[in-house]
Order: sequence, then structure tokens, then C-alpha cells
Amino acid sequence: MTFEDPISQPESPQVSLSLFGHGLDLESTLSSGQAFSWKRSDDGRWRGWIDRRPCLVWSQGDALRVVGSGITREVVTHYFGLDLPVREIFASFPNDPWLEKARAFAPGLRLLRQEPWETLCNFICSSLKQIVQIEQINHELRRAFGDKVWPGLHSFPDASRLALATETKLRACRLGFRARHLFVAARQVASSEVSLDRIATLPTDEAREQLMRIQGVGEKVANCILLFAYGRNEAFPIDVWVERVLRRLYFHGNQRVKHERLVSFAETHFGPYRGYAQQFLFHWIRKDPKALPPEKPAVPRTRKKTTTKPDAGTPEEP
DNA sequence: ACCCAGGACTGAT
DNA sequence: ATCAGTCATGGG
Repeated sequence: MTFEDPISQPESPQVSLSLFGHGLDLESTLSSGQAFSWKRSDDGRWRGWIDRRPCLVWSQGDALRVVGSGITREVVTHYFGLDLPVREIFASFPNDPWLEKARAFAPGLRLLRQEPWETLCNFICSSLKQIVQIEQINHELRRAFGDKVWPGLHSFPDASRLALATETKLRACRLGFRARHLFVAARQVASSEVSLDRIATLPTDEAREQLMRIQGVGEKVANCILLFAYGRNEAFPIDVWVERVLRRLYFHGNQRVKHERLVSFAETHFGPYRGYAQQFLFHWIRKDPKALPPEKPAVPRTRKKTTTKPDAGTPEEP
């Protein structure tokens, strides 16, 4: 960071919030696949954006410190969910040894409430991409279409800006087949065919319906947006990793268990804050190489008339 | 070379 | 209603 950096200007507001009783950990929170534009600098501080404001974030003792133009306590509190009753949330979790292991792996992992439009774009771009590639795409979109706030610091382009782009220029940002989706989505949002502001006022099921009218947004992506932008902790996105961990740990690896069964299992098993549980499981299964126990050897199919009774969803013992 | 990645969409049964 | 094929691109 140099002295010219707008983030470190003396007049940039600084806020310091107590994390007592909350326990937020920036490392696991910002690298858990919900946000894609945070970068950690050498001194352990994080550069990124909160509600379209560039800022610098770090933790110091029991305090969370943020510096950036236009930053207020309210904005930071909302973004990091410091107003949420985390103790109550965790108390609502089921007595589940796997979820306990996942929580123990990253106790300070917290859900963010990010800006809906950028979150929508990030997850339209997420399909069949690895997290590092989504970060790369986010960076390319900023550099190609955003406003230059400072050299090397570009805002994320709003919907009307992307709606004026061309699909070819979007493809240059390594978007592949997602370029068309993002282009159509930008026009749908810019024209208010779908209102991201109105979605915030709707019940979760109706909000999900509206989101799924957007090109490139299916059930999974819609749930990610509900969970990571709109703070709907009951949204439970099931990607390939979560599908894997649910099937392996709660259905004995039974490949015949259908996706819809996993959906309804998650709804009833993990409680009203199941989206939170989902993020612990996702982060754990991806980052801990020995998270999953070895698969049992495949049992050869007997030629018995299998009255296939799928497992009732009782967790295996870890 | 091969398989996989925080899937969605289309068209055929 | 379910189901396979297809869609680009880069990491390991």
C-alpha cells in the first residue's frame, strides 16, 4: 500500500467494531467461496469492497477494523452480519457429529450480506468453474467494464454498464458459455424486468422464483444469491461438493438417492439456519483433505429383488 | 491425455 | 415429469 492509495488517505473514515461474542474470522469467511473480490495483502489485511465502497479490513485483538471512503459502522455491521445472534443460530443446529466437525474446522466462518447485483454476476459465472477462476473473472469484469477508482482499483460495473457491452467483449473475460447468460441477465436487471430491490422485500420462496427468471440462474445459483446477498439463512445451495458430503455422510454414499431427497433432507435436518450449516460443511469438505472418511468398498449388487429402501437420513458415526 | 469445477438450458422420452 | 447432451475454459 502506498501513501497515495485512497483507502489509506487520512480523511478516509475508520471504524472499529467489537467482535466480542461474535468470533468472526476473516480468513475463513473471506476465502470460503461466498465472496470473490477480496485479496489478502502481505501484512494480513484484506482489500476489497463493502457495498460498493473500496476498503481495507483487518482484525486487531477482539476488534474488527475497517478503513475506506464512505465506510460507516452500519455498513460494516450489516455486511459482516455482526447484528446476528450467532449464539442462537448455532444453538439451533441439530446434534450432528459431522456438522460439529465442520464447525470445529473453521469456528469463525460467517455468512456475509453482499451487494446483490455483483453476487448475482459472480454466481452466474460460477457454473462449472473453480473458485479461483470465479475470482479471476470478477477481476476481469472490473478491469474491462468498471470505473477506475484508482490505478489498479476498479469498481464492479453495474447492470446498465454490462447491458451496453457486447457478448464478444464479455467472452474476452474468460466467461465462455456464461457470457450470454451474463449479458441477458444484465439487460433483464437494467430494464427492471427483474428488480433486485423488490426481491429484497419478498418472502424467500417468491424471491427465489424471481431470481430464477434471470438467465443463467437456476435453483442452486438462486439459493447462493439468497444466502450470500439477501441474508436468507434458510437458503441451502447444493453444489457438487455439498451434494457429495450429504450423500456420503447422511445417505451412506448411496448414489441412487435422488437430488430432491437431499433437498428435503437438508430442509428438515439442519433447521431454520440451514444455510449457515451448509457453509460450514462446504468450507470444511473443500479445505480439509481428510474430511471425508474413506469410502466403503463397493458391495457387488446381489441379484435379490431390491426393494430399494433408501437410507432414512441417519448420519453415520464419524 | 484425462477428469473435474459452488450448473443451466434444451430437447427427447 | 425425468434424463442425457451440450455448453467454454483452466487447474491439477
